[in-house]
Amino acid sequence: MTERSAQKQFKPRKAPSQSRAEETVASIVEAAAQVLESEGLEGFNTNAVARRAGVSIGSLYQYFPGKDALTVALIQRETKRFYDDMAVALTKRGGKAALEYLIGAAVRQQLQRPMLAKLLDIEESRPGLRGEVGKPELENLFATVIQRAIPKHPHPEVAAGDLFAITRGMVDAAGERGETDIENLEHRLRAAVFGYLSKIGKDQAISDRR
Amino acid sequence: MTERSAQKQFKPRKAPSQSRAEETVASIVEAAAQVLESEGLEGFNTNAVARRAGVSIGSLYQYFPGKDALTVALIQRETKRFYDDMAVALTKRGGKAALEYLIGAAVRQQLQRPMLAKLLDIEESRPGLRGEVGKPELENLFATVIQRAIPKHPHPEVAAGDLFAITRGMVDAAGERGETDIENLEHRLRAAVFGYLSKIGKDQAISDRR
Amino acid sequence: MTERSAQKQFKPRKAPSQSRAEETVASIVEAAAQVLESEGLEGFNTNAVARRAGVSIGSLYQYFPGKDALTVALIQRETKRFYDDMAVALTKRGGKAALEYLIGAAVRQQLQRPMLAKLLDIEESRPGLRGEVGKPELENLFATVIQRAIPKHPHPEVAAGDLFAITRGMVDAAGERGETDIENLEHRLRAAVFGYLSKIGKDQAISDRR
Amino acid sequence: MTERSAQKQFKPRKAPSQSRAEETVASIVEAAAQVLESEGLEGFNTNAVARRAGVSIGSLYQYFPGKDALTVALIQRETKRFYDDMAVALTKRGGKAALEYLIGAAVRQQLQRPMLAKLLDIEESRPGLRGEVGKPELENLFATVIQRAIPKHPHPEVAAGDLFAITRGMVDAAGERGETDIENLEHRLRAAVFGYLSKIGKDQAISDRR
DNA sequence: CATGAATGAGCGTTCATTCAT
DNA sequence: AATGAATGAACGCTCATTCAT
Repeated sequence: MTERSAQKQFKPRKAPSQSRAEETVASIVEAAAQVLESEGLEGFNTNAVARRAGVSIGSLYQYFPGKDALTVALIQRETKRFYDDMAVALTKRGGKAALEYLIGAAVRQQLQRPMLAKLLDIEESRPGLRGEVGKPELENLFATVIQRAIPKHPHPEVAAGDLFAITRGMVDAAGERGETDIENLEHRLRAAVFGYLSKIGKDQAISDRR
Repeated sequence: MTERSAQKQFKPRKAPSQSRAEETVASIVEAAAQVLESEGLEGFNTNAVARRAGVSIGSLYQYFPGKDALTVALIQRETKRFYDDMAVALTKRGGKAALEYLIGAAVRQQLQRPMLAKLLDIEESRPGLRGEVGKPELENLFATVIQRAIPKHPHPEVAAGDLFAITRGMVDAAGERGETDIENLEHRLRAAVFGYLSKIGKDQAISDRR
Repeated sequence: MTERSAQKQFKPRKAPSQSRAEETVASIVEAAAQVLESEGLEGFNTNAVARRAGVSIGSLYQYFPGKDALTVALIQRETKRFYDDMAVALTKRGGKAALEYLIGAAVRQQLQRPMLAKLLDIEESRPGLRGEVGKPELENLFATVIQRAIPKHPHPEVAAGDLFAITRGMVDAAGERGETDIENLEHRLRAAVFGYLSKIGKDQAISDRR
Repeated sequence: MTERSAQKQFKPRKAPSQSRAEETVASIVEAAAQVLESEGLEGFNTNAVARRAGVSIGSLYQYFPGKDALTVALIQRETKRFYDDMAVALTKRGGKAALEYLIGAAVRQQLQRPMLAKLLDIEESRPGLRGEVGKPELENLFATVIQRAIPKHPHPEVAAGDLFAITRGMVDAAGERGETDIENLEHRLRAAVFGYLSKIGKDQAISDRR
C-alpha cells in the first residue's frame, strides 16, 4: 500500500477566528522553526515543538492535524518571505536591479538561519508533501522577474527553475560550510546567476533557431 | 569535543573473507540504494534493506556496525563513480573538454537514479556523518580540473565548491521535476558552469587588483 | 572518567503531576518487582514489566528514561525499607537489641520475596549502576548501629560491610533453598552476626595493639 | 510455558576421546572464564568466548550443546578446585586447621579472579541450571570437615550451608570493593566462621536439649 | 571435523497520535 | 478549549544457534 486512503489534511485544522488562537498557531510554527534550526531533522518531533512553543502536545494537534501539516505551515511561512521579497523586487526599476535584490535577499535569509532553509528544502521534496506547497506560483512570479531582466529569453520558466536551483545549491552549501561573508557569497551568486543568464540567452536563441 | 567519544564505527565490520560474503555485502549496499530510490528517506530502514537484499537483518549487521555505516558505504560507492569520472576527465586534452565531460557524467548519473543522489546529498550533510566521507579530496581533485580549464583563476577551490553546489542544485531539481531530456539539462548546466566561470574569472580578477 | 559522558539518566524522567501518573509509576515499579521475582533476571525486560503493570511500553518510558532507571527505582524502593528498619532500630535502647531487630527485619523481608532481594543484589553490582544507589549511606548508618552495640570496636565501617555481606549471603542462600522457618534462620543469623562481632572485637583489638 | 519440553543437555556433547579435542574443550572453558572475568555477564556471549578461545563458533557448538552447557562446565571446573582444596583440607590433622586451610584457599581464589566467582554464583542460581552442578556433594564433603572441627555439632550440613554462604558473601563483597589485603580479609573471615561456629554450637545444643 | 556466514526471535527505545479529564 | 498521560507500531540492533561449504 503506497497510497494511504484516508488522506491527511495539510491545512490548519481551523481558520483561527480569535486572535489568541492565531498567536498560538504562530508560536507553534516559530517553535518548529527553532527546533529544526537547532536540533536538525533528527530532533524535529511534535513533542519537542510543543514544548518549545510552551503549549501542550494536545494543543498542537488542535491546530494541526498532523506533523506534516505543521511542516507545511512552516514551509509556507518561509515561502511567504520570498513572495514578499519578490513583490519588493518587482517595484525595482530595471530587471537587473530586481534580480540583484532577490539575490541579496536570498543570501541574507540563508545566513540568518542556515539549517532551516536547507531542512525545509528537504522536507519540501518528500513525496506526500509534494504539491502541498505553492512552489509553482513562486516560480511563475520569479519567471516574471526574469522576463523583465532578459526580455528576449525564450523559456523564462525554465530559467526561473534553474536559477532557483542554483541559488539554493550555492546558498545551502555556504550554510553548511559555515560561511559568514555575505558580500563574498553574494558576489559569487551574482556571477552564477548572470553568468547562467548570459550563456543561456545566447545558446537557447541559437538552439531555437534550428 | 562534545560528541560522544564511544562513537559507532562507520567502517564495515569485517572484511568478508569468503566470496559469498562479498556478494552479500554488495547486495546489501545495492539494496540500500534501491530502497532509498524507491521508498525515500522515510522507508530507508535496516529491515527493509535486508529484506530487499534477500538476507536476514542479522547478516546486515554482520557487515555493517550500524545503519549509518551502511549509509556511508553507499555514499562511498556513489562517490567512487565521481572519482572514476574525474580520472577520465583528467585524461582529456583541454580543461574545457574535461569540464564538459564531467557535466555530462553528472547528468547521466543523476537521471539514472534521481532520488538516490539527492537523498545521499541529504544524508551526507547529517551531523555525525560529516567528515566520514571524503568530500574534500573530491573537491580538491575537481579544483585541479578547474585550474586546467581556467588557469588564471584566483580561487579554484572556491570555484570547485560553487560548481559542485550549482551542479547538485540543478541536477537534483531536474530529478525532482522528473526531467528526462538529458541533452537539454546538459545544455543548461553547461551554461551555468561556464557562465559562472566567465563572470567569476573577470570579477575576482578585478576585485583582486584592488 | 572513561565512562561515556552522555550517560543515560537513572532518575525518573518526570515528576508525575497528576495522581493517575503517580499510580502508574508505582504500579510499574511493583510490576518490575513481580517480574523479577517470578521470571528471574532472564525474564526481566521492559515489555514484560509494562504488560504486568497493565500499561503500555510507552508509558513505562514516559516515567523511566531506560531499563536501568527502572531497576534503580526498584532498588531504591527496597533500600528505603532498610532505611526505615534502621531508623526503628536506632530507637531501641541497647545496641544489641537494635542489631537483633535488624536481623529480624532482614530475615522477614527476604523470606517474603526471596528472589527479589538476590536479583537486586546482582543488579546493584552491575558496573554502570554502581554508585547510583545510596549503599554507602546505608552502611554508614549501619556502622552507627554497630558502634552502639560494640562501642569499642576499632573499625565499625568494616564490620558494617562484613555484616552486610554475611547477612546477605546467608539470607540469599536461605531463599534459594526455599527455607521458610523464620525462627531458625534468624537464630543462625544471630549466631553469625554476634559470633563475628565477638571474635573481631578481640582480635582486632590485639592486632591494633601491635 | 515455564518448562521447556525439549530439555537441553548440559553435559558436554561428547566424551572427548582424542587429546586434541580435550585441549579444545579446555581452551573454550578457560576462554569463558576470561571473558566473564573481564567483560562481565553482559559481555559473556558465545561468540566472544569462541573468539577468545581462538576457535570458530561452530567448534564451540561441537563440544557444547548450548551456552548453558558451557556455563555449567565452567562452574564445574571452578567447583573442582574446591573439591581439591577440600581433599587437602581433610589431610590436615585438626579440624580447625582444616577449616583455616579452606578459608585461606577461598580467599586466595577469590582475590585472583574476583568477578569470576561472583558471576558464577549468579549463574549457578539460575533456575534451569539448578541441580546441574554438584553443589550438594560439595556441601556434604564440607559438612564432614565441620564435623571434624566441631564433633558435637548437631546439624553439620546446615552449618556447612551457612558457612558457605557467609564465606561467599564476604569474599564476593571484598572482590567488589576491590580489596587486596589478603591477610586482613582472611582474618575477618576466620572471625566470621569461628564466631558462627562457637555461637551455633552452644545455642543449638541448648535448643536441642529442650 | 572445522569454519564462519547466515538466521531470526526478541529486546530496548522512540515518537506520532489519541482521548479521558 | 487545553492538558498531558497513555498508546503501540515500528525501528535499530544483539546474540544464541544452525548449516552449507
